[in-house]
Amino acid sequence: MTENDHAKKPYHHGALKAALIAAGIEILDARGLEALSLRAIAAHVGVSHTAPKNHFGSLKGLLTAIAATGFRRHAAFMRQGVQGDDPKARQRAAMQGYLRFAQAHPHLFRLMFSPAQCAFDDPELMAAARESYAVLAAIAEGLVWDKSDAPQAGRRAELMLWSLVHGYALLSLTGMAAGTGPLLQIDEIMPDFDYAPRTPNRADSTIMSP
Amino acid sequence: MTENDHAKKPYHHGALKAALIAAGIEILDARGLEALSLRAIAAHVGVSHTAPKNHFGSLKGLLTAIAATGFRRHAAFMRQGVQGDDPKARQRAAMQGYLRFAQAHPHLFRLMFSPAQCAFDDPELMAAARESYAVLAAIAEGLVWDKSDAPQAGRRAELMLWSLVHGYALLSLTGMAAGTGPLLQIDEIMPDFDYAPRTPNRADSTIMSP
DNA sequence: CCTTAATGTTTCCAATGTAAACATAAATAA
DNA sequence: TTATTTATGTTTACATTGGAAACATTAAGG
Repeated sequence: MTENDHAKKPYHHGALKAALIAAGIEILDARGLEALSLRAIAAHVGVSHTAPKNHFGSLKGLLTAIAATGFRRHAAFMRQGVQGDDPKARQRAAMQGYLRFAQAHPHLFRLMFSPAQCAFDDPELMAAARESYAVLAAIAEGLVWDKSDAPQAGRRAELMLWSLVHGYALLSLTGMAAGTGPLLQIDEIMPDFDYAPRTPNRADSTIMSP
Repeated sequence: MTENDHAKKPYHHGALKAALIAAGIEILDARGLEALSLRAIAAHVGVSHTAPKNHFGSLKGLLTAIAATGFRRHAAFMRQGVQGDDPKARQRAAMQGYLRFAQAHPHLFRLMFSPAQCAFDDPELMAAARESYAVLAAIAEGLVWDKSDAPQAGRRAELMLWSLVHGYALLSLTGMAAGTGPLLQIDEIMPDFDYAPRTPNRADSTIMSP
């Protein structure tokens, strides 16, 4: 119990901002995007439906904050299994983390890439997305393929890996990648890219876009 | 002019179903998904906002029909540049067509893969999506990669190509693939897959999923 | 010619996001 | 301490949306 047992709700929530984001993710996971209304989120927390405006401005602002939280968790999912020195094993772990997150939070995952619902120019969302992208960029480092000598080879490799896993995640969630058996096994569709034996000093290519 | 100049609007439209779909795509291209309301579509055609119900049941039904039309056009875009016997050139043309459609009709493209808005169990939509997928499946035929000997190798190759181009299309539209220069050049991120010199008789693998 | 079905309209309603005015509490300055 | 300002929520009102129900108009078929 917080406070005493008389349980008079305090007029001020205290941590409404975080509570609204948490409630939003709960609703999203449980009932999908269509159930994620401003009023539903507010009711879930126990405040009036106009209270979120003080913290997020509008529904879009709240959804943007939810998406930012999603990106941070997404990055954590990817980092989770990445360990050891074998670049292929690290790649596989990161990719699996990408898909595991999409599977665990399908609606949140979709929201995170929906410019119609989120403000992609929001600094917090951009930072969170960069955090997530940084994991993939690190994984792509040293990847050897037919465009390894082209200009922007690093960026291209990052984009290729990202496109592959992102496309597969979305197609799987949409139900269009069915037929290959159990969903979301990255090995099914990931080519066996090679890695350079020793990574030269390339400290760049960890930032999203300038 | 249709009819005489007195221009009494006929009570019945005559081809309302097609007109609503066309109006929906126009609004989608011009003002995006957020502007695509039942009332806006109906007003654009000049009927009451409940008229679509007779033909599509609900907004979701209308959006589903719009998406189906989108898939047919999408397939046409992919087929357009595919010619000749060089499998790599054919692949490149189909991929470019995929991206050209996404670029030409970004909101329609998004709608086509949005299970929140479209009824993916609709037979017409399924057929249209299959038509589009069949082009990619044909392109993947004979592709040689490190999983060419695995079971379901055909399906896997199709899915890999689809994931790559689909992911890249979406990331580009979302503005997340920026920084590599001009958008939507498939060569930037497409590995140079090889093809078997002569295609053995494999008449299957042109259907989406059973 | 009459009946029936198809196609649209009018009217009404519940849900939603937003704005404006107001209420309460916390922070800050005197 | 006391007064004032700011932050945080509530209440009320409103425009927009999708959908339901009842009705109107036309086409089809006996």
